[in-house]
Amino acid sequence: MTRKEQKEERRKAILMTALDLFVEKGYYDTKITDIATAVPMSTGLMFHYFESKEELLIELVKMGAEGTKSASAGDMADIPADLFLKGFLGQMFSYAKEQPWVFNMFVLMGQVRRKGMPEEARKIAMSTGTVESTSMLISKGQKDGIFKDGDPLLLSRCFWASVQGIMEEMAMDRTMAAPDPEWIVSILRK
Amino acid sequence: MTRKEQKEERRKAILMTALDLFVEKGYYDTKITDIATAVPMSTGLMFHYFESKEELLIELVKMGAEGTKSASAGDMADIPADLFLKGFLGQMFSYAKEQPWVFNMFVLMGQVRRKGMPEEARKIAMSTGTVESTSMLISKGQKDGIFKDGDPLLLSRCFWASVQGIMEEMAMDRTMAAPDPEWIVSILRK
DNA sequence: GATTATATTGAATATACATTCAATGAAAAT
DNA sequence: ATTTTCATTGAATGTATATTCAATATAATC
Repeated sequence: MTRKEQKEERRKAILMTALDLFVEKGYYDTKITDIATAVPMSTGLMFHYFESKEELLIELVKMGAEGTKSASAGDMADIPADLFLKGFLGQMFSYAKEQPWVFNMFVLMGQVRRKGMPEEARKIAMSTGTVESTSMLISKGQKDGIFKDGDPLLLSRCFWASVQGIMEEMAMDRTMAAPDPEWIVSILRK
Repeated sequence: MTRKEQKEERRKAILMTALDLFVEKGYYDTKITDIATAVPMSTGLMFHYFESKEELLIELVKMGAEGTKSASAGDMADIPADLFLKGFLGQMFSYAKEQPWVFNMFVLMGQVRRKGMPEEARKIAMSTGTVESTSMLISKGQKDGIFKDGDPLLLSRCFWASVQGIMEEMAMDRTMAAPDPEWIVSILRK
């Protein structure tokens, strides 16, 4: 393995550790030292791999934004809107156990969108357009008569805010059972 | 007005300002100086009124816990569970404009429950038992055939997590329209 | 009006961390 | 084998910010 590959590996290890901790304790309460200890590695070495703590967060959020984009690309084309959303939630909830990093990434993206988070990371996290594209999906569902009437954008924001809230609850208590995706899709259903 | 009363007034002013800022920017990102500037008052004087920033948070959370207790006391007795919850949400959403502090307090209580927040405040915020008492309400609703089957406690956690998510969204964007409370109660409805 | 208690200020201090750095070890290139 | 490059460490530095403090103003009490 070349040095470059090694370095890439190590960077990934740091990123995954940081992701865990950011979701577990929040960005501000996670100290560089905490990440270094968990990796494990000396504090100073962290800065050999990442310019700063914020840079680390930005890289994570970029990964998250990338993932979100590719996920929402073509997939939602044909199947009914309610099934699509149920499928998405079901998968995300099962990731909570099987592939926590996917789940964590989702939770982090939501957290970084909040005021008070580093501005650059925040912008990237908000650039994914998830709410907007779901609102189109909701419009479609409304025409098909399966979703409630009401401003689709507002419905979409509420839907995702609920999802965010529930995923944070699950992140906080890993023993919590996953809810039935239908419960949350009910928000939209007529 | 006696000095004691004056002091009490001033403390309240500080508490309300801090509440605004904690919800607006988050606890850690709100500096004592920010609060002092907003009140306004000198930074040093803050410590004449409150021992520490954490003490300030604790006092807020105590107020919130107190309010929660009295709100949930007798009120929920007779009316159907769904109406009770809809009424609660409707009121909370309208407070977002009319009496922001009530709304903010609710949002803060949710935020403080998260890991990484000061431990003492967190304990108090978690002691309110809202989730538990709502789960009883949900059991009742299930018996009456208006709510979904499923673990009432889990339903309650999901319900409140959704509410929390939506309220944080509203707190983040004060121009956001309030959702129809029925949307959220739909999570529970059969 | 003099004295005492409280409110207020802004600068000084303490602390917690992010970040830098000089030194050392290990691997790669020559 | 020597040199060069990169990895690694732990201690030093810098910075942000909570907290303290000495000094001053204002209000209450006598």
